[in-house]
Amino acid sequence: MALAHAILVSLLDRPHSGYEISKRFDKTVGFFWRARKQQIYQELHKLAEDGLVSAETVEQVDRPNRIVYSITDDGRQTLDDWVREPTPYPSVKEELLVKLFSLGDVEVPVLVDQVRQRLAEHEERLAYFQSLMKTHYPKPATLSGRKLGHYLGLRLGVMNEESGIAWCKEALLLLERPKAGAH
Amino acid sequence: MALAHAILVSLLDRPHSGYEISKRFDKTVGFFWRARKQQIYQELHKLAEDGLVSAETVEQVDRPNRIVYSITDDGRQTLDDWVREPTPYPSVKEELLVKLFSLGDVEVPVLVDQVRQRLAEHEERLAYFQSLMKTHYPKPATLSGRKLGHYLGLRLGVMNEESGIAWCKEALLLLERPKAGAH
DNA sequence: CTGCTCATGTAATCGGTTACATGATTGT
DNA sequence: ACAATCATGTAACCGATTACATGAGCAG
Repeated sequence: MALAHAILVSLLDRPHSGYEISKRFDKTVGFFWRARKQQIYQELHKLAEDGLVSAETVEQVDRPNRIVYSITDDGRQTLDDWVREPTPYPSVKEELLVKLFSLGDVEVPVLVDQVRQRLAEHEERLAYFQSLMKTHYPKPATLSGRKLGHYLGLRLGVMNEESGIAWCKEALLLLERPKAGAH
Repeated sequence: MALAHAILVSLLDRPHSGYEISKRFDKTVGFFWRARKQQIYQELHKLAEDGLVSAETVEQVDRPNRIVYSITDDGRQTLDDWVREPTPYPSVKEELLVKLFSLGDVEVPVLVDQVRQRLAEHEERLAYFQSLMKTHYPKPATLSGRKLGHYLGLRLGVMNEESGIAWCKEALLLLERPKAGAH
């Protein structure tokens, strides 16, 4: 279990449809836990079967009906138990690292391009996180509850991007440095 | 494809058996790309079928035979093509973040414990990376080729752990702060 | 008339984890 | 005696991705 819990957490605030959860994921939690909409729909079915969420169809005119899910007491209990379990260290799949390990058999400029691309992505994400920071959390000193959790998530995002940027710059310096011993 | 490439990169240096690759993964690449030994054995079979590696059985007395794999020209070409492809942003699955998003419904001390645990893990990994750094790369200024790639991998590890540690400390300060408005 | 948003799903496949299976040698 | 290391694998399952499928309304 894992995505199940992320969905349950989303429902703590208020009920949501699968579509809404999917959209929310893209903008907030999705930066730390990616999930496709198909997976969210399927997971919601499972959660409903297990009685951790309850479903209610909301009829709509001129557009498809929505199925709105709410967390149940069982769901709340499941979440609470899960939060107390030890948290596994996040699993990393960093292809760029694997590519760097091939240095020597692949020309340096190819890898320089890859690092530059990554740097641009980090900077874009950092800018996005910082804009969220400004609009939603101008003064973090007064936060509490759910809001504080969201703020800390954003802070982790900012700090990760910053350290990624620092690494890219260092890597570029070393990769683009004229070869030692070249005349 | 992804693990396949990580294995091919491992074979650039010299031929290895599945067992050796598995051990190597645990100590080096595995910090950035985890894989179980079963998966490595199976992937090696696939790679051999596709002609990207060649297998040779080495008979041994008093212990099981080894199957030693070497990268083929086709394998090298496949790797080279892959390195040139755009690198996807690493997929993150950070459960701790999801747990923090439940703040307000779960008691703060539970999450404080989780963050403390994470901090300890970061510090352990950082110490390990730094010890590798000292023994293998005392002066990075003179590195080139494969060695430089490995060094940069280690640097990314160090920097990630450092930023993780900084985040944990900040999070603990905010979580343990006496509640605003409490008398 | 093209593409976007809203809204839900099924099916096939791939990648990864867990469990199961074997067996000799070396070190404590 | 017991655990660890060396050395290889199969089978079942679960989780995630990709492809396929539908269909109305609205903005440019």
